[in-house]
Amino acid sequence: MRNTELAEIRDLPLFRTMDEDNFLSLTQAAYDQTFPAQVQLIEEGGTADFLHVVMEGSVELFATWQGHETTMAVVNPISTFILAACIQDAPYLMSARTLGRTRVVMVPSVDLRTIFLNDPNFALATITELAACYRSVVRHTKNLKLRTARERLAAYILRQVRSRGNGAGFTLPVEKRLLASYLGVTPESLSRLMKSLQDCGVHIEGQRITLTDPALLAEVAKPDALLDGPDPAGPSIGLGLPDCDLGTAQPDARRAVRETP
Amino acid sequence: MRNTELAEIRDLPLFRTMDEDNFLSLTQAAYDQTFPAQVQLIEEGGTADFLHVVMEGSVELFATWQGHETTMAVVNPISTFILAACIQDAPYLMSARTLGRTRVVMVPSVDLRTIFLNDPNFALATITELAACYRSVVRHTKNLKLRTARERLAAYILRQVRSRGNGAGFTLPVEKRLLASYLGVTPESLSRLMKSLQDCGVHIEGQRITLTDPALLAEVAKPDALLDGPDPAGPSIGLGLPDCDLGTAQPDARRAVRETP
DNA sequence: CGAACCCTTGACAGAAATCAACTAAGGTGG
DNA sequence: CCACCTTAGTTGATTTCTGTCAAGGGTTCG
Repeated sequence: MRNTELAEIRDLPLFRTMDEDNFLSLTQAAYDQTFPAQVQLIEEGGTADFLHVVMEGSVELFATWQGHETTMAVVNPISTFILAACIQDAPYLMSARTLGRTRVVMVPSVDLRTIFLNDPNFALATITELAACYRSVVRHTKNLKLRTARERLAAYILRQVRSRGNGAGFTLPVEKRLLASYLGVTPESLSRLMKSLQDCGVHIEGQRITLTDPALLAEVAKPDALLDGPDPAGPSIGLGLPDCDLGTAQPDARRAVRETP
Repeated sequence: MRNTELAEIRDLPLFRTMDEDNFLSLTQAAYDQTFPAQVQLIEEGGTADFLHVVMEGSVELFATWQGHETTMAVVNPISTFILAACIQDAPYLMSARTLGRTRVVMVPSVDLRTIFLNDPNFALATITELAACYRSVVRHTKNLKLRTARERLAAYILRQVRSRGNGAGFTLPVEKRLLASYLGVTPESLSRLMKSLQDCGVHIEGQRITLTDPALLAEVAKPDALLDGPDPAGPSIGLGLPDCDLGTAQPDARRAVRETP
C-alpha cells in the first residue's frame, strides 16, 4: 500500500492512537483495492477474514432472507465496517456491495485479538467505535418501531438538511429505491410518501429536495436527539464516527446489471 | 457488597479475565440493590453514571417517543446492560425498568476508560461483549425489516422452544403485551396472530404454549441462523453473552400500578 | 367486593404491500 | 447518430395487513 493511503487510515479514530509498530504490522498484510459499482464485497453468513475500510466511494450494508432484501446502512469514507464480525470471528450478519466506484482497504482480521491485548490504546479505540456502531443500530431500530413510515422519511430529510449546515435543500445521496429499503418501505410507498410531504413544504425534483418550511416538516418528524442523533458538533465536520445513516454517498453510482432476486 | 455477589460478578465473561486489583477497585464503589417490580432504573436521555448488572429477576429495556413506547430487549441474569452508554459517556438511548423483583449491581462508570488502558484483558472482554450486543440488535432489526409480524412470532416461539432443549412447549417468560411490543405489534394484533398460528400446530393456554408440529411452524418462520442466532451450543447452558431476546425472565412479575402514557 | 389490569374479540379505518402499466433517462449497439 | 433496451421512478387499482376504538371476561390485589 502507498504511504498516502496509510496516512489516511492512520488518521482514523480507530487507528489514530495505536502503537506505530502494531499499526505497521497490521497494515503490512493489508491491501488496497478499487471496485466498480454494484460489486458484492461480502456475503452474509461468510466468515470474517478482513476488516474493511472504505476510502472512496460508498458501500451498502444489506441483509437478505427468503428472497427479501433490506438495506441496513451505507458506509461512507472514511469508515470501517463489519468490525463486530471480525472480533467475534463469527459469520457476517450483513452483506456488502459497492454503490459507486469504491476503494476499499482490507485488513486481515486474524490477529486483531492479540493486538488488543498488546495495545491498550487500540483496544480503547475499538471499544469506542463499537459503542458508536451499537448506538447507531439502536437508533435505527427505534426509528423503525416508534415512527411511522412518513415520520421516518420526514426525519431523514431533516437529518440530511441539518447535517449539511441547514441549507435550503440537498440532493439525495443514494437512489430512492435504496432509501426506501433503508426506511423499511417499498419504492412505491416512498414515492407516495414523498408526494404526501409536499404539503409540508417539501419540493422534490428528481434527486433534488428543497424545503420551504422546515418547521412544518419538523412538526411531522418531531426530531429527537435520541432517535436522530445529536446535533452535529462543528460546522458540518464529520466526527469520524461511522456514518451509518445514509449520509454522503455519491449519487452518481454507475449503473450495473443487477441480478433480479 | 457481599463476597458471594462479588464472586458471581467476577464469573461474568466481562469480568472473568480482568486483573484482580482492577476488579476490586471497580467493585469497591459498586453497590447492590434490590427493587420491586415496575421500578424505572434508567430514564432515556439521562447520563450514564453506572454500569448495571442484573443478578436476579429481569429488566426491560424500552424506548419512548412522543408518548409511544416499545420494548427493545429484556435482560436476564447474569448480564450487564447500558455498557455502550457508559463507555461513550453519552445519554442513554433506552430506559430500563424492573419486571419482577430484581437485584441489580451498579458499578460507577466514571473510570472505565482508565481501566481499559491498564487492563488489556478487561478491554478485550468489553470488546467481545459489545460486539455481541451489536450483533444482537442487528438481528432484531433484520427481524423487523425482513419478516412479517406473523413470521416474527413464529420465529420467536421456535427460538424459545429451541433454547429450552426442544421440548414440546414452554410458558411465556413475559407478559403478552410486552412480547407484542418487542415484536413490534399491538397487543390486539399479537392476540390475533397467536390465534392464526393455531393452524400451524400452536396451542395457547394462558401463558403456556405447546407445539404439536414444530416442522409446520418452521415453514412459517423459516428459521435462519443469521436472524435467530446460532443453535445453542451445549444443552441449554447460557453462553454468558447478553441475553437480549426475551429469554428466561420470571413470568411471575408482581403487578404494580403503571402510569398510562 | 371493587378497582385495576391483562387479555380477547369484534367492527372499522388507515397504512402499506402488491400487481400492473406507464414515463423518462441513460447506456448500448448497430 | 439513432433505435433499442434496460432500469428507476411514478401512478393507479386492489388486497392484505395492522392499528384504533370499543366492549367484555377473567384475574389479582387491596
